[in-house]
Amino acid sequence: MAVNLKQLAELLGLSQTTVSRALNGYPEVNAETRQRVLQAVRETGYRPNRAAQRLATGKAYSIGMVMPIAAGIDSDVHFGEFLAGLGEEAVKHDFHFVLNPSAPEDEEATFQRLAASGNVDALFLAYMRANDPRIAMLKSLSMPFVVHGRSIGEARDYPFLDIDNTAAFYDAARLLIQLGHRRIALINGPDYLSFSIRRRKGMARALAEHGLNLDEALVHHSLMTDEHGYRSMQRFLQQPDAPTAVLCSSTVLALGAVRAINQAGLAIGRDISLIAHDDVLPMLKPENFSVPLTTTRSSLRAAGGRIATRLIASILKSGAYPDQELWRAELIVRASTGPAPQK
Amino acid sequence: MAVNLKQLAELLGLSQTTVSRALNGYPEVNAETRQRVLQAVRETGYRPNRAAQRLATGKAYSIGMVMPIAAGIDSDVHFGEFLAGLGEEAVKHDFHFVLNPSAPEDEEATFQRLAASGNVDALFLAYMRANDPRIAMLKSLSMPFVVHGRSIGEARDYPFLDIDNTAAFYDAARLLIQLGHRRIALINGPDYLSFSIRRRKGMARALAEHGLNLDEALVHHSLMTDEHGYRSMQRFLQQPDAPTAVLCSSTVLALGAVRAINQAGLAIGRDISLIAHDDVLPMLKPENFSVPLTTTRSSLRAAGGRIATRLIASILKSGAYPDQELWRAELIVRASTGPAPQK
DNA sequence: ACGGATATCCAAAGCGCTTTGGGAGGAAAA
DNA sequence: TTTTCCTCCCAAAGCGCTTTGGATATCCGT
Repeated sequence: MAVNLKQLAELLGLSQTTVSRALNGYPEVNAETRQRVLQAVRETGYRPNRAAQRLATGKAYSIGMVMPIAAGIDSDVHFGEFLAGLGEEAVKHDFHFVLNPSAPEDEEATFQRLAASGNVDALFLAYMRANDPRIAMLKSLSMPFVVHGRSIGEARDYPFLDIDNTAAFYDAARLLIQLGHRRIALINGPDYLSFSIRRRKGMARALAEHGLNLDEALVHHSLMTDEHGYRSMQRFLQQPDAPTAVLCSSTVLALGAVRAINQAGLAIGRDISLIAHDDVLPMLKPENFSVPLTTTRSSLRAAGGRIATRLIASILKSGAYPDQELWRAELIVRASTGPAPQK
Repeated sequence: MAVNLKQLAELLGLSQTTVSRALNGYPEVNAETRQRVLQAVRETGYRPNRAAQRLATGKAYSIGMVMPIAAGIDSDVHFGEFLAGLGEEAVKHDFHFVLNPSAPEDEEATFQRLAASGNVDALFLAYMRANDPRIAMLKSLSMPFVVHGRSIGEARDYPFLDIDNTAAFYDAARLLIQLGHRRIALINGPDYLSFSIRRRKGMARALAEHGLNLDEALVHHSLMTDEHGYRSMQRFLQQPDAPTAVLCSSTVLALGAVRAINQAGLAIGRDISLIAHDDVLPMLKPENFSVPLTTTRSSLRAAGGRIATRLIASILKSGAYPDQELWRAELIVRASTGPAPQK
């Protein structure tokens, strides 16, 4: 059924060379001949065998990523959204992705296998941790890669795209302080991820500038699920000196937090203020919360698109992009933040 | 840096044939020789080039899927969860995935390209629609595939895994009817997807058995987001003869519905009953809703795992699995369902 | 001691493509 | 007319692996 180059060439009475050249846009082929070839391709439905193409050129037209997976590991909404961004860009250049599932402890080895397999010509890395060993590993692979996020405590001499998490949560905390809040809580992502660390740092800095301290009892780290948001908020509210404002690292966490607040009979924006980081997840819009949420916004999907663009450019060696990018999140004030309640 | 078979063979003073055979477990090689080869592999870090391997064997050890993507298309939580299930199973057999992004209108052509590319040796298809043309296309590709869901109005002569959506929503609706509800609404997924059609049918059947009709004004179809759930519920509640019970096709929709109900000052499980279909999304557990949700439950992740198992078995020709599977969703009663309020 | 298994190994072909290094033929230059 | 230079095309090598079809050596029974 499927024709290959050889058959196609025979059919046309041309050599494989000429057909190949015609298809790949080389100049040394007659315009008329090229048209004939193109026509034949349309008629036969010829598709080049990618494996062969790859073997010959070394290019795979694909971006590799490892997908940590285990019985206990939850799928992550944020990941899906990011992938959508990557995909949106990749489809424009006819690139695809190779997802290599891997046990978390095996991730580095999986990256090496992936790189050596010849299946991909660039790698993508995310969920950065402090002192992340994977960066050194990727550097040693001599294959283009881009990191989403940044490590902490390492030279920044690798290509990344990150948002300025420190600034985002600094801005958010400062707004709350200006509104008169003094006891501010933080419902953060996992404590080993660098974005969590930076957000916490940004918040602490804003507090410090106003002579305030970050109270350890008001900081929770957890996976960013509705459930954890709920539990954290509930625990905060049970404390003797409950916070009057909360920062959430995701709208998903905020979802649970809002629930806990409502259940406690408190009014958001009046009794307690809430700011969440908004990754612009389409299924969870801050403006649709019962009380619209004040957020620090930065589109995950856009980040995915940008990373795909850079990765593809580095493979095709087309166009130059900055190696390091730090995006600024936008602070958007809605109804969930109000002046601190008077005691 | 990276060694290939030839170099490895030279290093060992063996032929490529022997080394290849030693690695692939063929019998005609001395046990001692095999050990030497294995040792050398360990020392050199030799990894076979997959592209070459594939070219020679035709096997890619990978499962292909096309990922519909466009500016307007939202990422889907359900997809991520399903993928986790696929991955969990695939990692056990060292399989990977090829995700080919595609414009929605281009999906069929993308499948064909994917199949012809030699990049994958099985395909996976989901989000089935009624009279889905993709099934005939996949059949024509002479490559194993498994469908998640089923089409409607076509011979069922293709491999699929689906849940019995009709039965699930029949059960759910019947429970509500038994509780005395007469006006029951449905917040469903997109109307062109077959699971939506079947759920609606199941609900209609239960109503019909009790002499009731499905009121078109009480049926909404939409993407399964929080926002749509909210809007639908809001509109239902504004109607003169508002429903006393609602079926939701996803806990994500239920999330919005609950918000609308709360906002209207109604009590879930007393003023209005709610049943949602639960895909067992880790970020959204029905038992964590302010009023725990009665659900029809079936794990999407488990479905992903099973499909991966079947796909891999069909590639490796190891073990036989049923070609068609229909899973039964479990009806789990929690606090969100109660007797219909007396007028 | 000899024909025939049996156990190990190897050379070479082939998978489908790209690319190098020409070659034939016609047009332009001498 | 001969030489030079393009233009357009081709044969063949090579990418890294698997696999077919032997080759060689060892060992058996008779």
